[in-house]
Amino acid sequence: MAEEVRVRYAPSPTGNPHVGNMRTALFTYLFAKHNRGKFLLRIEDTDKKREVEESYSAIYDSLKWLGLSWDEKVILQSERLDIYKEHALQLLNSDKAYQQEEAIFFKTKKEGSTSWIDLVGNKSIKFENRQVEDFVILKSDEYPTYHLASVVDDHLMNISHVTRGEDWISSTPKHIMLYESFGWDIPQFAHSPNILATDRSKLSKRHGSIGVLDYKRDGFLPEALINFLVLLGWTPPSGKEILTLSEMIEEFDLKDLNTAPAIFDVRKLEWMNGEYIRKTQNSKLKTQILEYLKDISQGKLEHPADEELDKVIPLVKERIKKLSDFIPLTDFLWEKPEYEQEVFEKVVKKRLDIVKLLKEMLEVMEKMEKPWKADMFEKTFRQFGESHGLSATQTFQLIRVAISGQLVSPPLFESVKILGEEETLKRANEALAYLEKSSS
RNA sequence: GCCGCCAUCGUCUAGUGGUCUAGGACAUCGGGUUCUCAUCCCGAAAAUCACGGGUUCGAGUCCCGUUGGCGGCACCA
Repeated sequence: MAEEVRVRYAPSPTGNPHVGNMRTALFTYLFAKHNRGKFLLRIEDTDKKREVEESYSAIYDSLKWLGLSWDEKVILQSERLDIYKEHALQLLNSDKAYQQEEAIFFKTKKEGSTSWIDLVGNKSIKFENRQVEDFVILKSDEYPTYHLASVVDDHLMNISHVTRGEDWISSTPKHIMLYESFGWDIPQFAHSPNILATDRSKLSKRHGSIGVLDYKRDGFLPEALINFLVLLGWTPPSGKEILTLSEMIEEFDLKDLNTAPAIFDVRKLEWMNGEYIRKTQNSKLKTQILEYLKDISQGKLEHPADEELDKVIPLVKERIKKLSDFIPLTDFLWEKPEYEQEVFEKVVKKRLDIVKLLKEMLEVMEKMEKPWKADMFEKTFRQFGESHGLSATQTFQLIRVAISGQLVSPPLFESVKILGEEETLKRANEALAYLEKSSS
């Protein structure tokens, strides 16, 4: 029976964790949880030149936002310098390493080959040892390199399976040689394929938002991002496309991972996010939208208020793919619309007709019994349209533009209801005034 | 250049030698519902399974080669 599964996510603090790294972290997390093991976090901050101070909190925030909690205290490599040095010295003293210009180099084996079974794809990967050159394990500033630090820590942390990106495949022989030199058990390795940008190149900053937190800011839900990422390279045996974290844990196995790199297509993410938004309870969606708006307005949010949101959410729920879509769709409700001649003309061709129609509509509205009822409103204006040679679409579009300035909005009657009779009349009047002015 | 990984619709993928004249999802296009936009429903187009050789009665599935993509070859991780 295998020992306890202990795995780790080991980012270096050089910026916001991007979706590729996070997907590897996700796979690692799922593997741990599926096997009732531990998921640990270690930050590899051994290169002070490349370090970005904010990345520490970005790493924590990203993991927390996605719901990937780690099980033990975070390990910071920068606090363990003496441990690495001690191990480097141990190799030096046993003639397995040598010093050159202040740095310590590891002597690699030059004969034979080194191989391992990679859990992703369950395949054997082999390197000829003569291809593996001696490499630095302790730099002249006494900081360890990745190779030494990760091997030492993985051993000391009792890591059972080393999961990381496939760009580490070529250095794995170095790591195996280190384990052997120390006389330690060699963990299992699993290298997951990369995520590529649409042009098949490695995902990088120039492709725009690639950090996990960028997606948060763009209005994506963590559940949707997770779900999208997990499907990049993995299909659950059940074939389900929409699944919760616990369903993923239930079904996950490293051996089912695809070996080919995947391209990140944001359009599918957007679809999935829409699916999640639609199945979210209104009350929960309310707090999510409110929090999102507060976040991006840095707390200076005036509208919508809590009770305004209650009315609006059912109207927008099926119309937004991202939380951020809420803004352009609803801001006319709390901000004065800006009118444009051309927008009106998209509904009715002649400007003079528009003025005339709007005037009459206004009269009808003023005479309508208050409070306005949706069905009354609809009936009245359907009749109005018929008697003026307008289609229902034209009629309602004209009203829509008059009260919102836009051709697209949530359903008209409900929007009018939220605005209220007074505000609706006021806007219709303003629209009319605008048109009369611009046509004179 | 050397070494390694990879290769099914535009994209994510199903497929583990015969049931594949290749299935699903996103995107695209067309239609229906409808006050706009969406949602929802129906339908279409889209992959000679990168190419070439084998093995086999039979290959998308196994083997070899080629091509292409990606990665590594730092006192970065």
